[in-house]
Amino acid sequence: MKDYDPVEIEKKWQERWEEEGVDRAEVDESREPFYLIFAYPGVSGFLHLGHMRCYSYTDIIARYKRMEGYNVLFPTGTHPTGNQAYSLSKHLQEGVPEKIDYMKRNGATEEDIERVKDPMELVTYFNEVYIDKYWKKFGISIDFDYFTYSTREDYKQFIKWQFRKLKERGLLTQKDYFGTECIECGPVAVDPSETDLSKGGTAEKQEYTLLKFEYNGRYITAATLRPETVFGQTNLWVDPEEEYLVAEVQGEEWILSKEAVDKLKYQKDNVKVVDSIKGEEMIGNYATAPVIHRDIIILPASFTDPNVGTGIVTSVPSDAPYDWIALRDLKKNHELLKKYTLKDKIKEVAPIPIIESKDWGINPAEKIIHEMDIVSQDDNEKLEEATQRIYKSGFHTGKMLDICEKYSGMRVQETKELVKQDMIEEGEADVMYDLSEEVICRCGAKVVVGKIPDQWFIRYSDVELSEESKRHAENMDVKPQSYADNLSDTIEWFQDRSCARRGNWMGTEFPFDEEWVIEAIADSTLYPAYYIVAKHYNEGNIKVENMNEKFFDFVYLGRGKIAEVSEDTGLHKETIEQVRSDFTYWYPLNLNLGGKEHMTVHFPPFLMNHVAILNKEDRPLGIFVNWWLVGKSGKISKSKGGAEPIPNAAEKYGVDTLRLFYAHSASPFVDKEWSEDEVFNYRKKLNSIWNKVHRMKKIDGEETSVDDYLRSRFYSLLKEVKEHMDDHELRKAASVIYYHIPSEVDWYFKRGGTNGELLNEVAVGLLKLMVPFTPHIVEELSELWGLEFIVNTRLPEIPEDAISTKAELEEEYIKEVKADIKQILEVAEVDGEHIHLYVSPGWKERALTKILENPDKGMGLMGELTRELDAPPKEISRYVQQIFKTLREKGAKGSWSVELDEYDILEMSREFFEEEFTAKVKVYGPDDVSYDPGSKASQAIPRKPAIYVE
RNA sequence: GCGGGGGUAGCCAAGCAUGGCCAAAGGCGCAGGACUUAAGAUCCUGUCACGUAGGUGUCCGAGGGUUCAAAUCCCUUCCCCCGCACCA
Repeated sequence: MKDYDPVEIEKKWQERWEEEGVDRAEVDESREPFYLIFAYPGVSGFLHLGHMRCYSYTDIIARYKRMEGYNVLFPTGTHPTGNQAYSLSKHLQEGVPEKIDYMKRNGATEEDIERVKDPMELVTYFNEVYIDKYWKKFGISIDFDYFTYSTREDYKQFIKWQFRKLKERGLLTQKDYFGTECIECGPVAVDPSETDLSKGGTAEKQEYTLLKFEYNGRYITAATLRPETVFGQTNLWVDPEEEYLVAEVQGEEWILSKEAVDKLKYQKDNVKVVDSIKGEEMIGNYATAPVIHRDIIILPASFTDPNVGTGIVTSVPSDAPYDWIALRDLKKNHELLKKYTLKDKIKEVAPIPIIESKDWGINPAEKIIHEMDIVSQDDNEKLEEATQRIYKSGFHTGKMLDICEKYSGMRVQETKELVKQDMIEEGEADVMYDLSEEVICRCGAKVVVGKIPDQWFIRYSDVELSEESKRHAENMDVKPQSYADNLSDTIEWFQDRSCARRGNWMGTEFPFDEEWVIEAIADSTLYPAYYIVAKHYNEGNIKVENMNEKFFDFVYLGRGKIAEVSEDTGLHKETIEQVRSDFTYWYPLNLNLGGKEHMTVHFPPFLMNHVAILNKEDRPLGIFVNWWLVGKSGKISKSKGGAEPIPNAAEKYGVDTLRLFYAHSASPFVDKEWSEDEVFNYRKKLNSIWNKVHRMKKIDGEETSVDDYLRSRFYSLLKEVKEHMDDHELRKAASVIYYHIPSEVDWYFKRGGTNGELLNEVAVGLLKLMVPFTPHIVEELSELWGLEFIVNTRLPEIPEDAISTKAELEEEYIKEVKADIKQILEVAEVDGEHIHLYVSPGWKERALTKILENPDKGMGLMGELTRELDAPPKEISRYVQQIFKTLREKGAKGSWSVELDEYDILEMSREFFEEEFTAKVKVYGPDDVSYDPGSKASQAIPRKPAIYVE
């Protein structure tokens, strides 16, 4: 026997599969198709072992479906759209040392690096890496004849068609959008995983209501997150030391901090600075507050921050702890009051109650400051917490008090949005966006929220589309259940989504406005439909210029007359009809697999675009979401590194080992922490199966008494595997295949099983079940039987008479007796050289039958039983009670439901017990009490023989 | 805030839908043994407590309840994690 050498085996079989073309998918009308994909990767750099988890799951399902007899289509592509590939290429051009190091670490040569400074070359380079070093290396059974990627010209034709169809359905629209952008580089995502940020990835975009206070023909502006509190305004807070600017905005003059002007410039047109004004100049004066139209006083404060909002704060001391404490401090600060001659004026400034909440009543700020014992306005941490607590309780349980004009009595929740809208309509307020913390681009410039005028959107908010999609989602096969329960809500929540950008991005030119490039989510929704066409493009049957609107209309929608389409596209009728019939054969898509990050990003628009564009019968049927592989300190990520290159890992651990690790170490639906020790453990597991299968091949003996058991168990477990696989419960299936079945084989050997024919049958059956998970080792092992390309075979059928409950229960019985003997030997202080087994007397068996037939009669059976049975009534009574107790506690034991000849079974396995316990074993028949020094025989009951050890 | 997922033995992790052979799979770790002299071995055995006879007690975040029977169902409560949009 050779040793198990994964590296050699995996290379060998991957080559042979490729030669043989076992992954090829051709239309075959006689077979049912099964079409599945995984969410193709964005071309962003090297992938890691986390990605391989999803690809492995997809492959396991693909291979299993093939072995079930389906004609499986499993294509893939890549997705370079967006700026990730582009910016990596740019960084290499610039010679950024970390990026060069990153390339080298992952096996790129100097020539490679030189080459990929051209973004298009970078895409080609990574396509090769993904295909050769990842997918092929992992034995993923993809048919690469269908390969395509989203920046190829043919793919772009498809995307343009898709957008024409969206427009046709009225699903495209234009409106202003406020998005995050670097002031140097343009749009950038603010996201913790974003590689183009050097700071502030966790920042949130916030929408402030910008309140306008009339002041000498100008407006002092103050930003707030709580517009509903305007009714409680008592004063403004201004930093006397700060130099504020006067800016012309929308024909008005606004007073605000320099920093705020800088931000506003990106959000409003023609913002011009016309003047400046020192904070202290305003102190003690009055400005007219919005909504309440009262003149409120401007007071000095030091806690205002020019970076937050406008640098000027409106004060609501009743509800804002900061304001309350600042006001109190100021009232005590005689020096300051004197300096600005506020002594008399400030007396009038007092909190005005506006909201009543369940927890805090009215004037919550004052109450919470006392309760939390906050003494200083510099105690930021406590004040922040206090603000949060009040806000939370106010938002949910608060009601507006009577002074709040038309909003009196309304809930805070509703008032908030309403007040804001009303003020904006009246021209008393505006909207300003800001980030919750400072965000800096990789280039060193600031990231701001900027206005993008006339941004294109896909109208996912469309009611009809949402409803249709939701209805379809209800009937899809979605795993896991938690996501299935959620998908409809996610679709409902899914709002209009911007679908194009300007700037340096790779992607398809927007067909209605060439300045725009379609962005990455929007061009990756309908693509499974395109693989089928891509194959024809790859084979040269169709060219880019043939792929016009009529062509796709015909192929995807069955629209148009073939003669016209042929003329319009310049393609032969047969070609077009061939593409169309391929599409109708393979579509709809059966399963789309992707990581959990896609739950609210890719899957909803994937589904909705299908619903919006394709015919009803072509809507996708299933979604499978897998969770992540994580490192010790969180997600394994491209940006943070942390994982070794995939090809190295493949050789270090073995591909089959890794695949088994993915499949078995955790449910697909939880995050799994990477653990090298665990991976090696799976290597050992495969090693032990390797050895076991060799042993099974070698042993070639006669039939034995345990054959029925092994055969029955094997097929019972096979049935279980099928059930699990039908539910995509990969882990449970793997658990049966790699643990339960081998342990049944072990038991068979232990019990003296030697039947060569049966062992061959079970071994080959086991190998077939292993194919989807660990195909390489299986091919190698199946050579022992002279089988070639076992991956192309069908799963074993379950022979009609193979499953025998009786055979299984007999062994179960032996296991129980064995466990009982063992326990006794552990506890009892005896030598244990002789073991006596007493089968329960005949009358107990008969009584049991009677009881099981009349389970409701209870002790009422006693009379009947004493009459019929030849045993002392006292013993019968005790026994019957015992049986009822067991029935009540544990239900009808399985072995009670069939007849077993216990004496026979024990006698047949006497040798086994003798070997197990190195003891002499004697079995006594039902009414044989010829030797019973321990007086144990009477304890025997059916399926539980009495035991005496000495 | 909105939406979702969890808390199971030293650790990781099944089970929970459909209550009952559940003291609770599997793995890791730990302990003991076998085998060999090398391998990241392999194979047994044990790993809640007590117990001179196959038993008993306690146990699945905490507290209550339903039931003949609860890790599983219901209520209350504490704690942890994730997604929220132009980011693939």
